[in-house]
Amino acid sequence: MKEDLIYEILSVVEEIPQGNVATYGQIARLIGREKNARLVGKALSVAQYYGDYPCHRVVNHAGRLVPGWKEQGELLKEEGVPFRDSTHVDIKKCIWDC
DNA sequence: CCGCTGACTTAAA
DNA sequence: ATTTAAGCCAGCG
Repeated sequence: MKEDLIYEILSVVEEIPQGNVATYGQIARLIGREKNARLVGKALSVAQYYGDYPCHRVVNHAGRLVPGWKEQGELLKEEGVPFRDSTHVDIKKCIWDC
């Protein structure tokens, strides 16, 4: 079921240390679905519905924050994530080293 | 049932 | 450095 996918993704997202961020591709690779990065984003969108997860620590490969989300930047700042600008984080420095 | 869109990524030209 | 193409899955009209 797709819920299993949610579980795997959420498990990984939950493992992301504070002050770091992970990319969809990174997570997708960890869960064994390298090509399913899109599903990770989709799953995260429903992840909030499943429970409270740090989905704000997950950004795209460019470090671009989720479109249409205002608090994400603030949340990441609170965790000490370096920002390049209001909508992009310095993923180079805060990328989750797995 | 078909096709498009989307919190995506990587490789190649 | 920038643009194109392709790959994958789920939801919606």
